[in-house]
Amino acid sequence: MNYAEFQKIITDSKEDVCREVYIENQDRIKIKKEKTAVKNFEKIFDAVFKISYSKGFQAMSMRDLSNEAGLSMGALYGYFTSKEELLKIIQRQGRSMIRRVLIDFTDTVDEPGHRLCAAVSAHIYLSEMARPWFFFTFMEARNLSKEELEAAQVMESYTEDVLVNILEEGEIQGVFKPGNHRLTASLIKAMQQDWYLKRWKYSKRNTSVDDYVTHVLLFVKSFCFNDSMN
Amino acid sequence: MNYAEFQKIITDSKEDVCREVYIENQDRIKIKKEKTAVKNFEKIFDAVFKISYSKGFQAMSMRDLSNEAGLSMGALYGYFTSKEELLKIIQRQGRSMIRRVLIDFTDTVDEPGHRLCAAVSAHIYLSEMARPWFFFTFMEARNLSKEELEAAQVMESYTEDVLVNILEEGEIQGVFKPGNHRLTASLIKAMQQDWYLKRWKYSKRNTSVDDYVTHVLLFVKSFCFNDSMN
DNA sequence: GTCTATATACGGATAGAC
DNA sequence: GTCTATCCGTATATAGAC
Repeated sequence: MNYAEFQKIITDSKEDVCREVYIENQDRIKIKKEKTAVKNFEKIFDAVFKISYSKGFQAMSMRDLSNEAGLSMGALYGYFTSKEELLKIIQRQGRSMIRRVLIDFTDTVDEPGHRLCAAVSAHIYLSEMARPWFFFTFMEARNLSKEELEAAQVMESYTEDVLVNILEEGEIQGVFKPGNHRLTASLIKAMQQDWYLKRWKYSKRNTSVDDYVTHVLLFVKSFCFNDSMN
Repeated sequence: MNYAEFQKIITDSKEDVCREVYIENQDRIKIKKEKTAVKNFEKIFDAVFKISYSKGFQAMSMRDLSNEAGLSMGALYGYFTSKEELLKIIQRQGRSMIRRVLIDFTDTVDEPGHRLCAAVSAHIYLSEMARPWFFFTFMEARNLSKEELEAAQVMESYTEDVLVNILEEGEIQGVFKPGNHRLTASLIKAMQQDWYLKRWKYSKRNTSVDDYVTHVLLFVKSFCFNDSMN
């Protein structure tokens, strides 16, 4: 699968995500018209990602956000009750989206070699699709409340566990070499993360996400597969 | 080489680094007694790294720093003229230390296979030795002035270029496979970085830096070396 | 050299007009 | 639903005593 195919399968639009946010937080949101709320949430989230990308969420003042989103300070507070809550909302919506996508992609293949490639590439494609969120979450992890931080770490562990399970199952089936699968999984995750952490580098070089995935898969396969399978 | 051996070769102490900072910035520092200045710079840097690790440099107030370093607000400003300058000083001293160490480790070996392993492991050992600085610099990159950011990116490119050169030279000598060496170098750097970015994860698992380096080298060698050399 | 006290600006958040 | 004006806490930085 390449990125274009991935995008066709995942149909989540930005609008859908914002509608979900609206519905989930309806009790605390002062705005009653769904259409208005969804439209403005889109503006707000885009603005948060844009400003936070360059200076971080802490350094972003509500006045910055107000300017970038095109809403007054007063209006902003109709959509959330505090800056901290805004951070929470962004975290939750992102996690829920990711869970949805990852579930769609698990257990579609059985053979460990294919499952490994599918798991590795799906995660990179997902991080490409929601790159602002992935970058934001990595960089702002330190600002999260205890609960939110734990939820983020659970996600991290979960995706690593998926890789470890595939590697172990593959070893049993004789497809993969034995080894420290936990550490291998961590290194794979490090490579996946680099794609969204170093956007500036890869953009400058015109490396496409498909180029990147292809190279990561080559790298991973050469290490994990039994020599007889190469 | 393992980490213990690396540490014996690199003798830079924290005190040496602080003395260098003092001498380089002597004109702008109000404190005249070297001994006092060096001692307090040590306290200040430790405090900055500690607080920034948990909440970031922006979120660290000068009052936080004052408490943690055990110096009053007024005293702090005897050592630098603004919070921004403090950031600059930390950047400069770190870069100068790293350059010194990396130069010590280049061109000590000739054979590309060994050079690759030496370059990969030296960088991880260095990041272990100066982990607070590496983590700080990665996370605070967005807060740097244009000049400082460029200097940091030059360092990033330089260390990547070193890897690319080794890979190209090795390909010519028939030791390494052909391939997109630039992309390979980026993936290697991603693995090197994970060691200091995910400290919490590796500490929790009791993964030592030597375990980590060994595994990265296995991974890298399986991909880069010609099959006949395995 | 270091302290306390303070000037000044900017932050998040809200009240009340429209 | 959105705006403007404003409250009030906290930030950086400095002045002046010791």
